[in-house]
Amino acid sequence: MSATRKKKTTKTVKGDQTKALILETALRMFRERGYDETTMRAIAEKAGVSFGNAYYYYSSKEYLIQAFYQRMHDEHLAVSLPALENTKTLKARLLAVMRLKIDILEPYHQFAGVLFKTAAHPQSPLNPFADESDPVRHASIQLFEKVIEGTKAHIPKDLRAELPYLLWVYHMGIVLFWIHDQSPKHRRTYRLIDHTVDLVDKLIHLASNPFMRPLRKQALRLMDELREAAEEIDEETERSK
Amino acid sequence: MSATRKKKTTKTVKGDQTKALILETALRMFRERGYDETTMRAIAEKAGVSFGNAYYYYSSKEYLIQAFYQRMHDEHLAVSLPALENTKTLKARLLAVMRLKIDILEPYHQFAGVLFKTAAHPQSPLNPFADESDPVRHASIQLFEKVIEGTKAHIPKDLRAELPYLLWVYHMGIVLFWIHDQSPKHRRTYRLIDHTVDLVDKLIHLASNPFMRPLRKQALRLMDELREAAEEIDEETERSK
DNA sequence: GCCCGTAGTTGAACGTGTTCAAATTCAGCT
DNA sequence: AGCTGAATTTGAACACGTTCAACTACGGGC
Repeated sequence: MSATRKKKTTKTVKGDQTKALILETALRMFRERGYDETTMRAIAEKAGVSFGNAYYYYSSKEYLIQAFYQRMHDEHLAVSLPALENTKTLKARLLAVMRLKIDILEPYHQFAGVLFKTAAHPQSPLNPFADESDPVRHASIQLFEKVIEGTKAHIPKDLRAELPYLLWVYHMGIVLFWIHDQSPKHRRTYRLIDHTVDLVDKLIHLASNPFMRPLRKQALRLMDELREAAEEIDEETERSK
Repeated sequence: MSATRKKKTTKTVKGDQTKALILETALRMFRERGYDETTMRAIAEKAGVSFGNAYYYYSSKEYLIQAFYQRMHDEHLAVSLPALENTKTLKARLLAVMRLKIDILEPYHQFAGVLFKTAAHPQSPLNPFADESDPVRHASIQLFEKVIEGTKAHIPKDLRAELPYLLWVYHMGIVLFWIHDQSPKHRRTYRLIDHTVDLVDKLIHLASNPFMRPLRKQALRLMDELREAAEEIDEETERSK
């Protein structure tokens, strides 16, 4: 199913089925009614299990969001890879991947609001910088590696190494915007993607200019520091479990 | 007390006192125990009022955070203005203001985690892009206007107009980092401020270069779009009340 | 001094997410 | 078949944020 599945929490086939059933029911209800309006009791009832049972597989309501992340990334990857086959320039590749991301998220717009509510919380296991969501984030960054790999753009090594992560952060920013975007069909977000992809493309080329080397080095050193700090947060989150 | 106080919700002196008492008690308990660990019942008990009473003044627990924003900005402003008196360069001024911000927030580090949890939620009245927190945000941006005003740095008009807002966003990013920063005395955050202020300063000068005009114009047009979208969010939030 | 309406105050009641001890099911073994 | 322990399932119980109908306090007009 997914290349990034975590180690199993179930021991029997029946357990697998129940876990899957609960997730499917939950996601459907999140999509239809929203997160807050979907109670754990209602999920269990619709799924035909006792509500305590849901806690056996998802130790809190938030963990259902974790499963949602995974699902969204799986689907995004599945549509992105074919799209990248026929696209060669960095700009076009990034544009395609970004648009597809929003396409995939579309049905969950209302629900998605809670993502950043919980995701931004340092102590939350859903914090995208924290350890437990690591597999999903890592897989997500890998997709941006593929976006870059497939191009012949002349990018200095130092920048090329950090670029996937930078693009992932950029992509998180766009998703944040989309969450707030109430325009019809989220046209505004697609327009923002068009404009920012253009800008990002230009910035990458600007930063690749030898003239920019000192400033680029400084900015990349900064990125290193940020990442170093993020890793300590991981450890902190790990410790307090 | 503050130049940015909203229209009053109390009508009598006694009401004012009760409201203030609840806020002081709440902030003290948030500081000492954290947000989630401080229940509305406990706040009311410590304050010597019935717990239902707290809801008369703060229509939800989240509204206490709103009051917290206000308080923090008031204090930040109070220490920043004197500091700016003796500082002339843009870089030094920005550095001072940023450091003071973290100094002010210091006692609330544990509590601050929930800020972004709630603040990032689109439907939340605490969303810093939403209407109700407008006075605080506006006042906060004004502070960055002052940071720029007091310098002789040569900055093009178009950039100068957007810069306060950009610096405010930058400052939000630093606060987000600080929230996650577990290093002793949050040295890492102060180091990050040192490095990023230097970088921001350089970027401002780079962007002010005539050579950069087209790219700068494009980036600023983007900012306009973002702001336009933010205003619609305001209206949306307003409507759904 | 009395009345009235508004501001302020109270706590029972509700629905929620979560915990947990107990009950049930099931696979593998004898 | 019968047994055993682990995996799974159950729902009562808890603490919390929030709502609300009822209550009290009080200031101003007569």
